[in-house]
Amino acid sequence: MLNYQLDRLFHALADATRRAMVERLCQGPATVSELKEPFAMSLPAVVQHLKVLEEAGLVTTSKQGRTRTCQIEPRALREAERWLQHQRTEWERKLDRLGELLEET
Amino acid sequence: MLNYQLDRLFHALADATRRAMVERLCQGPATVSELKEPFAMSLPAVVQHLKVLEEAGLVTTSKQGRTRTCQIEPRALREAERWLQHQRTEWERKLDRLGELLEET
DNA sequence: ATAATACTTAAGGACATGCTTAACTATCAG
DNA sequence: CTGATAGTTAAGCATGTCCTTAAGTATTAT
Repeated sequence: MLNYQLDRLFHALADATRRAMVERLCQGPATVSELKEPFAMSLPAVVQHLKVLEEAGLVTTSKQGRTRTCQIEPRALREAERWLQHQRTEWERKLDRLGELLEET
Repeated sequence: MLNYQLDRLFHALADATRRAMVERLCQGPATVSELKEPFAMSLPAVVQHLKVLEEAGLVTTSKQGRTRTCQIEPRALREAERWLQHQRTEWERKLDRLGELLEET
């Protein structure tokens, strides 16, 4: 996975509106208007957020008739999780090595 | 945990330079100049990234003499991880319920 | 056919971000 | 004391982000 994908992923999650959309979509699919509903924001704004989520790979959409349905793409969430997990693990390993070193001396 | 903290956290991680700094610091503490070393970037730029990491709670620093030493703050990493984990879990629960529903019918 | 619905496209504006260079301060080494 | 080192402060600039309104298209309902 290239770094710029992580850029997009974390950038997408760095906005409270978009995180709320992700939370909503984790409960099940929704149309654009349904996604808009909790926000005091114009529809174009919502669609722009949606575009950011799609480009991050977090959401997929498909249009049927005049309504667009949005779905979460949990693999993307997992990639972000994995990067964080990896860093934490490295950190804990480092701590363990330090602990061993202290015991030896 | 307030949302704007997650904003800062994810925003801080949305930049490849800053993620590289986090990766470096997960291996152990470093001075500002050591952090700068891999990058073709001015020192002020590095310090600005560092400030973003500090405000996100990802890094703490302390100055001794003329050198500033930077350390990772793994709790912040874990908070981001937790949010992601929670969303994934909700999603998986949702899937399970859906599976049960399909078996019933 | 008409009107309402569900988006979509385009343009623009206020503010944030990620850099730069230049000039500065504080500390340590010789 | 002098100079090198480590970092800081300030200003400025190009570009990106997040929103808006206005005007459009395509689909569905009456």
